[in-house]
Amino acid sequence: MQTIQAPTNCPSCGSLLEWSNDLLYCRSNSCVSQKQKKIEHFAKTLKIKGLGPSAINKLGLTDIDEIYSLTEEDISEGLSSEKLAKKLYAEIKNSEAAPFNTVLAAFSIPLIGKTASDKLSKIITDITEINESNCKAAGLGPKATENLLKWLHKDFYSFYDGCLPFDFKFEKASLVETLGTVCISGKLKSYKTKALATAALLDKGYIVKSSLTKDVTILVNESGVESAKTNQARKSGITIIENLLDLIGE
DNA sequence: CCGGGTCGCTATTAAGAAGA
DNA sequence: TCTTCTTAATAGCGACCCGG
Repeated sequence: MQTIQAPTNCPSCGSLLEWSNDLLYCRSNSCVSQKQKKIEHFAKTLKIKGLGPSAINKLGLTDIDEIYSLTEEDISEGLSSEKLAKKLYAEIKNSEAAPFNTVLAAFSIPLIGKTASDKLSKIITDITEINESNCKAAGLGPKATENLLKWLHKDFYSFYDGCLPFDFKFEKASLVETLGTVCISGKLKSYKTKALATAALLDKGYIVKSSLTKDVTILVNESGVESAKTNQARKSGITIIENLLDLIGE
């Protein structure tokens, strides 16, 4: 058996690494690898298809705002492909219309993802209204709030503001009354995957949970298996249905 | 402190495009 | 056409935040 030495410095930028919960982190804020990962995450969250690690590298992107100053020719040259360039350019332009709920979740702010952004969108209408009391009202905890405010002042106002094409307005949560909260147990017959079924349910106005939380009102069990979820649902008097399509109505 | 839930990371599989 | 490169989509899981 050979002992393995943990690295002490970041393989990318060379700065000193820091242990946190058995994981090593590079805390340098000028680390190129980190910035590339952030761009990746940004592209993925905003569904800019075609902008993966390799493309980011070839295009020489070092920060998020640079995505939006690229011309189709720049991309074509960098990727040496007109076909990919055309697609990617369209994806980038398309992403500019994203509501701020999605955009905010794309910045890699710790604890600020899709759900946190959605919570905020119920309280405030645009980025200028982000402050401590509104975060609290939206149901964000102290850590999440701290991270968000830090980002807002350090990164947004002192850097990104003015060089990104978004309108920074939250999309108001849909006013549709929720029909119910659904949890799916076991394999489905009506849909190939749970993800597809979830999307269909959300589209119809249902809320979908992956576990049987107390706000679940309908349990879908198409397999007939008496799963733990099924048992518990029976106990708590939750409606159990055997065909998901009854909810969708198609 | 505990249970529920979200976030972020990873592995896996599939699919599209380029290059030989 | 076959292979290789790159990205997409998704599920599983651990960490830990949030609220009671």
